[in-house]
Amino acid sequence: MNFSAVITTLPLSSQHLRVYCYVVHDQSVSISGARAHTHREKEHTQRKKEREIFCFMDIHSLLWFRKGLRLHDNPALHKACEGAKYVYPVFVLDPWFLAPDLSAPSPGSSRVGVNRIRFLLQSLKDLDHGLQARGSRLLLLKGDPTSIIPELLKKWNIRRLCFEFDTEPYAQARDNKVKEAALKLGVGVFSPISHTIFDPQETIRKNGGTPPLTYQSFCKLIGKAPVPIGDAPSSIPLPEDFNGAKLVDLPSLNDLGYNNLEQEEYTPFPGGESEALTRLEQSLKDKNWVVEFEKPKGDPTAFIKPATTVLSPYLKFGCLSARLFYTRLKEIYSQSKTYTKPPVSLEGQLLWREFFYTASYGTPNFDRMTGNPICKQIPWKDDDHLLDLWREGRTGFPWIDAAMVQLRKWGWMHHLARHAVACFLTRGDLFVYWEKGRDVFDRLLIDSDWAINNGNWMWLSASSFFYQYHRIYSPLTFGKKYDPQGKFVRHFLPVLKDMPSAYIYEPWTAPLEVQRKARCIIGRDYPKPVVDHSVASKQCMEMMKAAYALDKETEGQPSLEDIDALKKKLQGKQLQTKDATAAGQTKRKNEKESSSSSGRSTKQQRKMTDYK
DNA sequence: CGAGACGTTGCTACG
DNA sequence: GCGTAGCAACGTCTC
Repeated sequence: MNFSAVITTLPLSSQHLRVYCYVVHDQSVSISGARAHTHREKEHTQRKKEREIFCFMDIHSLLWFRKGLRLHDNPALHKACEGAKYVYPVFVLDPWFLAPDLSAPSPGSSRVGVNRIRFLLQSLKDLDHGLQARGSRLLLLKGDPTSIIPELLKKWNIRRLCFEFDTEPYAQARDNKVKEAALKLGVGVFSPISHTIFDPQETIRKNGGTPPLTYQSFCKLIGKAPVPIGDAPSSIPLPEDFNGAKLVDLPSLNDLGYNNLEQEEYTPFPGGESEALTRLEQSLKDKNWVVEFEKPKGDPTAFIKPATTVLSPYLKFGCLSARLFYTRLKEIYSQSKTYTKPPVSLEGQLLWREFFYTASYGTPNFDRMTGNPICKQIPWKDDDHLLDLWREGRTGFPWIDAAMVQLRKWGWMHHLARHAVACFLTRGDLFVYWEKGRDVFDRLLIDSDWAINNGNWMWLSASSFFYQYHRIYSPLTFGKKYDPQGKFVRHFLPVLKDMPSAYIYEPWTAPLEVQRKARCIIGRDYPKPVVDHSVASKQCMEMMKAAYALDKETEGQPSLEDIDALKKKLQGKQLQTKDATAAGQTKRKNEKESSSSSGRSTKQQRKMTDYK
């Protein structure tokens, strides 16, 4: 038989899937995304055709896990099992992500902190358990998946390769390589959308080719959410022989080379689908809490019992299906007379995730300032000293530092704490590149998610989505508002545990006598503040104003010379930040610019097409 | 085209 | 303790 393959789109069990399908003798079945009724018909024909093909052979499916580390609501798994003689469930451990980097500022690889590596290992273990309960197991291999997967396709005589669609550029490059190899071998590739609720490409198409950049317009575009599919088949056929493939055991952290971990406190959130489902049930148990949830009202300093669900790491790895979460929420809302609404509600939180996935999928260079059509060009400082202080929790602002220590130890912070430290590093105080802070989050957060992380850093640095740069979080009063006693600070910064509450957020203002009594001399045991916030924040606002003006003047594409000139101009106005305790006075002058204006939307459209 | 409303989560002062 | 006004003032969307 002569096979060739084409890309097409067809619905499977009402889920829209992007798949590669077999076609016989180039009889491609092309299905336009517009008409659902013809979909169904053609789906039927397609399936019939497939059955005709497959009935002549024993189907071996390879189910490639990357994210989507779950058995519930997993369309790739269902597809792999469909009529298959054998299913090979594979995960490839990529040393690029896992090998210890001793030069890194905290334990972990160069890309991933040890908390997230542990979370992944736990998730894999749980996935293996789930598969074993169905007569299968997780097959682990080590190396570069783009070479390993094609080898396995040959070795195992695979006819069908299934994996969840992934929007990240890194994943796209990886998956395209594997797809290409698979198609050359005549292997059918099925890549359903199940990491997000909605199909980002579909939303972009509905919006006319570019992603919606406001939450409201995004919400208007999305239709009804697809519902989860059922649980995994109760039996998944595992072959007895692996034809010499180099399978490895699930490594421990120790095996990976993380053997001298002397950290005194680890993340309290273990990975895995079982944990995710338990956590989901616990979160949804209190129906009043669910229907009254309003994100901005949460307490970022609550750490014994966090103010949010902390389901984000489970969504990140796909231990929990976003569709399932969404459906469960809707059920609970439907039983209540009143319930909060997006953007602040729990449903709203899931939609934010969708929003950023869509924005990131349709925006070139989404993770950079330069070459990113939606990102304001701002002359951020490239100051590694300031960056180090921030990352290490040594800025001298206890609220900021405690949050950064929580990030390092737990791999998690409350959303508002993330706001506070991100604002502080960028437009609020230190004026350091948002990409630098993004990298730190990306490595350390157990829920670190490429689309959401980059989107939020642009948001917080007022580089995109959000532009009210004069609204700056105070590193002195923001934490105090929620936790006047400073319990959060005392927990994560034990050096300050005996500092009286009156000084806990501004310990440098404590009289020396008080500092002595608290056994914490500022400048010796705990750093002096790196900037005078009242001065620094005003300078930042000025810089933002000038940068916005230049951005507008140059239609979002200032030349390097423009940026340099602006930097020079601004540097003259910056005060010394070294000894901020000796509060300097500001001298400011308002230089007015004559700026030409032009429509932003058309500009963005132009820039978008420039990069295509 | 221009005006006005609005935007997930700012701050301080004041009643 | 909580809600509100004033602060200064961005871009986007709608009418």
